[in-house]
Amino acid sequence: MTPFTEKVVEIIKQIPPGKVMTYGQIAGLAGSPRAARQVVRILHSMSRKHKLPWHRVINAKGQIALQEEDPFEEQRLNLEMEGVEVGIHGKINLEEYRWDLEE
DNA sequence: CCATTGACTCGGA
DNA sequence: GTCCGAGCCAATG
Repeated sequence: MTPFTEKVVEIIKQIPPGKVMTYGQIAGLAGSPRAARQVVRILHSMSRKHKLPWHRVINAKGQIALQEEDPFEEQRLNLEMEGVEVGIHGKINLEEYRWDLEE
């Protein structure tokens, strides 16, 4: 486990229910604003073995990044269950639900 | 070391 | 608004 990865995981684990964060935002807090893609990779790796609220992580457009075919629906339901309103295209109001505070 | 991989992001057409 | 190309970064084989 590298420091960067650990940081990312910690951040994700700390996202409160009903809130979401963008990949870029997480990468920034972890120390590398441009490493959004790395965050994605970590999510894949970690979500397999660890329980992470990966469904609270979305892209900068404020939408669920998954394709309709993937576990898109699952993530969508998880979010709505936590109080996050998800639009027809997985659209989420970042102004409303983006989590800015750390820890 | 080099090449590949990712649920990304940004800017321009 | 949408689509596309280029940039970006760290982990992996």
